[in-house]
Amino acid sequence: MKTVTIQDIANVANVSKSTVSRVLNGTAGVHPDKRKAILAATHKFGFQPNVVARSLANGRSLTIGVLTQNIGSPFYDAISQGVIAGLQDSTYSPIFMDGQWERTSEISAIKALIGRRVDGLLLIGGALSGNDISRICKDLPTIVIARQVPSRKLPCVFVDNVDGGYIATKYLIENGHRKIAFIQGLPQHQDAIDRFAGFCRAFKESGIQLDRRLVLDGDFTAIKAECSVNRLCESRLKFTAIFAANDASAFGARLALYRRNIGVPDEVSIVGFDDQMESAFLTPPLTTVRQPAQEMGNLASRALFDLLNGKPFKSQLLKGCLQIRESVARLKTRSNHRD
Amino acid sequence: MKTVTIQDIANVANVSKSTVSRVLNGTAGVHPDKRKAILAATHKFGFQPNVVARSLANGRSLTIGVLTQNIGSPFYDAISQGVIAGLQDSTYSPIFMDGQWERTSEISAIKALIGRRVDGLLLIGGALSGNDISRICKDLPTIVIARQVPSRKLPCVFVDNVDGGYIATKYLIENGHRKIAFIQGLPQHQDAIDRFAGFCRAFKESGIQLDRRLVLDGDFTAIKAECSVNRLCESRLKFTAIFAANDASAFGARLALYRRNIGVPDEVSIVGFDDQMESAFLTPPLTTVRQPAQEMGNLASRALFDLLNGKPFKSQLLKGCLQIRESVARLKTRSNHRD
DNA sequence: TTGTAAGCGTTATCAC
DNA sequence: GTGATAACGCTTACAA
Repeated sequence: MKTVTIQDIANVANVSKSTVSRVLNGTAGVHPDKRKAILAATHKFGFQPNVVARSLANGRSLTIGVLTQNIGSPFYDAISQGVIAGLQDSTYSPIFMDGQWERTSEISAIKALIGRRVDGLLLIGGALSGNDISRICKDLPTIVIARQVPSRKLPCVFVDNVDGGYIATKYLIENGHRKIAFIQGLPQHQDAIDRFAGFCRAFKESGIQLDRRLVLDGDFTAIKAECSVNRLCESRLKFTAIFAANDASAFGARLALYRRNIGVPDEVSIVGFDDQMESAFLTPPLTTVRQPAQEMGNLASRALFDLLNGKPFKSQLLKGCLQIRESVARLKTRSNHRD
Repeated sequence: MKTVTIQDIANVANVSKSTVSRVLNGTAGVHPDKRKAILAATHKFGFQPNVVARSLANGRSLTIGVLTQNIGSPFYDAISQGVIAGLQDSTYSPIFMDGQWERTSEISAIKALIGRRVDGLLLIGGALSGNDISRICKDLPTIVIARQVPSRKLPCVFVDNVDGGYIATKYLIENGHRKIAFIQGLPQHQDAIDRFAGFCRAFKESGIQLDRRLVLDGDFTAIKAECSVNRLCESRLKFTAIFAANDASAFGARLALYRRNIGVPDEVSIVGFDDQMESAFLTPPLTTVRQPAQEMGNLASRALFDLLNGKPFKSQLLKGCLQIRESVARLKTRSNHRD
């Protein structure tokens, strides 16, 4: 069965294919009768314009390249979902390539995307430098999501991780906590570094001495956090609260405490970072810094859409906000935590 | 800056563009010297073949259409990730459209995908009938994921939900439980129906009477499950275990019990379905039926790849397997559950 | 308003 | 082996 083309419906409607193209795209006025005939033929054949040919002809592929990072994190998954949703009602479709959070891999992924003549690029996280990006993406409209790339020209949509770390820690301090453990994220990861910076700032601002021994190893996974908290408990260092660099780590911490029969929040309070879906159903429900992941993807894709239509867009710094639930308790004056 | 084409590098290498095409695709032998010159020019210009033009010329877009359903479920997200990963090292790229688990929306999404001349289709879940699919996808290689479409011709990759429901329930029964509540999934959802069928089968097989009052409303969300379990507790009906149609529902159930100070698993046991990442870190770690979500996406995309290369593929029924953790306890002879 | 014809960047079919 | 040249299906000047 031959695929039906614009020419076929032109024949049936007794017009030239230019005219068909015109009604299909609304590029110019066409006599109502002919338009009607064309539309009729279009329906009759169930005609689907060949986007590939169209792209080749006018240079726009109506495709957005999305660079993802397969790290199986609910946060990044939500961003991708947001991107898909944001593009859903536009004529653009997202095409995905994975960068594996690894420079060379990301570069070749972007090149592949460019080979497909995407009209714009959405880069979710990743390890590329601002220079890398500007060099590779040249004049392709590009928006970076979930990461701030220090470059005057690159629009980014990201949350203020320093601030997020700060408000979480401050909340614990306000609740009387002084001996607060911090579960770090991946060592080199900027988000992790920033959240820790926020943690430190809150301490400094409150004039409280930060105990370095309470800064624990982490890598954003629950299992690693569980190990670290286990070790902390065995060290017999005093602590009354834990701030985890992400919710997954908070889950790990929670489990470690559970195993040792340490009550949350009675004996130890916990704050996380992300507010992933499950966090509201932890026992007790987790107090955490909410990152609007899906909204970020959505926002970025719409912004790229604007960019493609010539409207300007400048970086957008979102603030995380503290979701207060039940995993933090005010420290009792005579602390009853284990020592 | 003009984009460099195959013609440009042909000029530099002093050959015709046909020859360039030949070395780029390895379609025919080319004199080593010329080949070298062509490759050199290619690198010099940083030439990226235009996939769009290539597709138009040879009829293959090297693109796989993926129909997703934006339901923000970790299970479906993991499938998408698996698809991306599975295609990562092939020449194919996935392009995503959302069907919103709604027939007409899915149809137009697939049509859009076809308009983009995708070489194959991956349908994740969804509401389309087998007839719908065969009609719309015609002779486009198609694989359905996470759903069995009863049609001789449609290859599917899915897990046996009836069996999953059965083994979970049987496990509870073997542990002495008789009064087992079931939290249903979305009423019309086939997975939900199947898991319930498995639940019933286990009862029947054991000759135990199923108490219909213990079959609770659900919709695969934690919040709904929490409400249902709350209501159950207030009803003062006896129950010693809960089987939730998915992990999210199990989380909701867990929280409801936590609020009423009902111990898990001491007083009530819980089994979930999915084994999403967080489940291993619930307190206590959740015993659940593991669905290999990512593997399914991976498997399906590779299978589609085979299909495109002419190799046959027949439906693959995967079995879920019970991840035994700590949310189930053997029922004490003198039951100490609340009555 | 409409048709003709020239691209868009490749691949594929021929000859040589 | 290699080079013309004709597709591929559409858009878009340019004419009429």
